[in-house]
Amino acid sequence: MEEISRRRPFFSTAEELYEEEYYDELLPEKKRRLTPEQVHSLEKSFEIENKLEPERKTQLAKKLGLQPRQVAVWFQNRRARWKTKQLERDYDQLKSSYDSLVSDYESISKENDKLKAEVLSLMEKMNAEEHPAGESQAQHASNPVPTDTPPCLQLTMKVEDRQSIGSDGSAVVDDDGPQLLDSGDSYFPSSHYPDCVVAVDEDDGSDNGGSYFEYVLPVTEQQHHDDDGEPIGWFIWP
DNA sequence: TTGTGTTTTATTGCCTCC
DNA sequence: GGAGGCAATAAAACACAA
Repeated sequence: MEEISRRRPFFSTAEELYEEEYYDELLPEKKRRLTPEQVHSLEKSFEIENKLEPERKTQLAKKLGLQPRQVAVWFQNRRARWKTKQLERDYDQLKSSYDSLVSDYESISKENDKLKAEVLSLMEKMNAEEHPAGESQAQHASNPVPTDTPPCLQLTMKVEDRQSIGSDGSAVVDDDGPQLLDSGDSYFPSSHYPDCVVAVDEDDGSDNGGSYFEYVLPVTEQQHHDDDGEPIGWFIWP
C-alpha cells in the first residue's frame, strides 16, 4: 500500500542500540501516541465526514505531519469506536422501550384482572337475585352449579374449574363434557351452546400456546347476529 | 513499584467494488 | 487486480489500585 516500509532493522551491535540519534530516528515502529492537537484535528475532520477520500487524507496527513496511512488507520479505528458506542446507545434505547412496554403491560394486566373480578362478582350477585337463599339449599351444598342454571353459566363454571386446577392447556374443556369441535382459533364448541357468546382471550399469559374462555355469557333477545345468524359482539345481559 | 485493566495505534486477512 | 473497508487481533501506552 502507500505505507512506507519503516521496519526497524535488527541491531547488529550494542553501539547501534545505544546510539541516541539512531534510536530516536529508527524507532517509529514503536507506537507513538498522536498529540492532543493532532487528535483534535482528526476528530474535527471525522465530525464533518467519517469517511476519508484520498485527497482529504493526503491533506490531513500533510497538515498534521503524519503518514497518510496513519490518518487512514486513525479513521478506521475511530469508525470502529463510533460503531461500538452506537451499538451501546441502540441497546440502551431498546432496553428503555422494552422496560416501558413491560410496565404498560403490567398495569393493563392488573386492570384486566380487576375488571374480570368485577364481572364475576356481578354475575354472582345476579345469580343470587334470581335464586334467593333457601330456595334449594341442599342442592347448593352438594353441587355448586344449580341444575336450573342456564347452560352458558354452567359452562362458565366448568371453564373456571379447568383454570383453577391448573390445566396444562389441553384442548378439552371438561373430560366428561363436550369435546371441542372447532379446530380453528377458538376452543369453544359454539354449536353446543347456540345461545352463548364467548369472549376469548387469545393469550392467557401462560405460554401454553392455546386460548381459553374468559367469559361465557348468555345472550338476550337483543343480541346481534351476523349474516349467518351467529351471535356477534359482546353480550347484552338480560 | 507492580500487576492489571483499558485505550490507542497498527497489522493482517478477507471481502466488495470499480 | 488494486484500493479501500471492516473485523479480529496484537502490542504499546496509559491509568490506577494495592
